[in-house]
Amino acid sequence: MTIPRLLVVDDDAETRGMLTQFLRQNGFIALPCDSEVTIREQLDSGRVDLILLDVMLGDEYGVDICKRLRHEQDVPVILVSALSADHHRMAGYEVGADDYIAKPFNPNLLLARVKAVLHRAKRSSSLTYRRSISTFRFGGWCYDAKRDEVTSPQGYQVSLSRKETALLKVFLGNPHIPLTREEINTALDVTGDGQDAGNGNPGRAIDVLVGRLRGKIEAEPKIPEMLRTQRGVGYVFAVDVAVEDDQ
Amino acid sequence: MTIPRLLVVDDDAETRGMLTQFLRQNGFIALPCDSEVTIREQLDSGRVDLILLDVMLGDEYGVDICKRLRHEQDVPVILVSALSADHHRMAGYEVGADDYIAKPFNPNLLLARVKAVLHRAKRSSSLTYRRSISTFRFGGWCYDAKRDEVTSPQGYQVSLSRKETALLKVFLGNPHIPLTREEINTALDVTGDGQDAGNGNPGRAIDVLVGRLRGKIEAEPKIPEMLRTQRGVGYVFAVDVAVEDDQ
DNA sequence: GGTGTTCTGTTACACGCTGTTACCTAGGCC
DNA sequence: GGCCTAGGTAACAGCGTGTAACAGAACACC
Repeated sequence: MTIPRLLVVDDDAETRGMLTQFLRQNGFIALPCDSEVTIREQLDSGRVDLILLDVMLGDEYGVDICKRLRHEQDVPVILVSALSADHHRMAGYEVGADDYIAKPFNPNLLLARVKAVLHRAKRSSSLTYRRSISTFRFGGWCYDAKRDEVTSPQGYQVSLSRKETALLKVFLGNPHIPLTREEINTALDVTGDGQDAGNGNPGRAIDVLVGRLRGKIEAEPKIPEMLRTQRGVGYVFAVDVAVEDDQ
Repeated sequence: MTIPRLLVVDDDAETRGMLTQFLRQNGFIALPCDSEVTIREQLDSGRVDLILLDVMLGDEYGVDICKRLRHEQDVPVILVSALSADHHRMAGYEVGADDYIAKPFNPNLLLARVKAVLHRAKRSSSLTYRRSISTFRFGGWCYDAKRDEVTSPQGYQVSLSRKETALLKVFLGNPHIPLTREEINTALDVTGDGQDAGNGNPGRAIDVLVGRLRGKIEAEPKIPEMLRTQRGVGYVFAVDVAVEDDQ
């Protein structure tokens, strides 16, 4: 069994990053690309099971890229676009796209379609799909992404709420990188296992959430070792994170 | 290559006629149907490559029919509907539709999608149509769709009520996909073998039903492993499902 | 028909999760 | 030191979910 490898092609770094992270947290290997050149590099350097392709890629039309790719290979392609007019959809299907999603899309819908396309592809190849499966180790702690279980260095289990888990995931995905409250908030909206994009940017919810997580995974919550505050900036996860994929 | 044979299913004679004619003019063999009965006649009397299925078929829901067909055979289905809201699309994909087109549609778009679906089907044509699905395996459990029997990992049988069975089927058909209560409700109205045309969307029936199913198939119902809650969203069936066909 | 059983939806209550608020402390600057 | 601002956190309120209890519906059986 193999974890599906997806290319996320978008020239906007923010969208690309969010999509990549979202897909990773849902059990896929997501490889960000920003141009046809990088797509080809990825295709040459290993198996790719699906391409999520933005229709507007700088001056280039994703549709054209899709067409060229289709002429050469048989990788499924989902086109993502801000254009939902019928003739755009049509152009997409005609060049052989497997699906077409209009922005802004419901993350769960995206996920459902990605799985649907992979499932169809699976029928016709040996590719088998397997869900997320990684373990994160950090400072003696362990987070099992499959079971959503957090284990302390002493071996006892800690139960985190959904939001706390989501927050932890965000930090695990960005060790040593200072994150602003706004970034965390955005990441949580996407990560939060799916509910609607949250409120704009409210009060001190993140502060409180960080406090609660500290209370559960810091030996001495008052003197945090891992979830460090960066005054005037936000928070950093100041620990190395090791990721284990169990194939 | 042979000419693709399509079923055009719509209870409105005018729409049906126009669609049929249009498809014929574009090189397909189009066979008009107006009910599930006529669909089955066609399926029994020869090869069918694709079904274009109207979602509102008199009192019947096309989704319902699609689901039943999917349980028995593997003919690609495109749902055609006046309902374009996301959750309707999701419901369509959930019952295994290959695509979903909202009315009013551009005929050329329809054509493009028909071709796309046929193209995909061709890729995976090694698989035989009209296979019947008989057994689902999930997390050590086993559901025999033919006998409607559920067997635990330890081998003892568990008897589920009709509604519980229907709910289980919905989850088995949508592993790892978060389903809202509304989606589940729709699917149940459709699945539930009987055709209660479905109450609006009442109280907490789904919650209670999920609780009851948990009580029967979860080792530790209080800490569900399979039927997971997604707060603010609904429920997910968080287990891989293996489907075994016996022709 | 009557009776008992099973199934299913509703209701009410408890509880945990999450965001807000208010107040306090810590850090930085003069 | 005094002042100001950012961050920590306790307390609270609102909401979503789990579930026991109940009641009506459906069904089987006599």
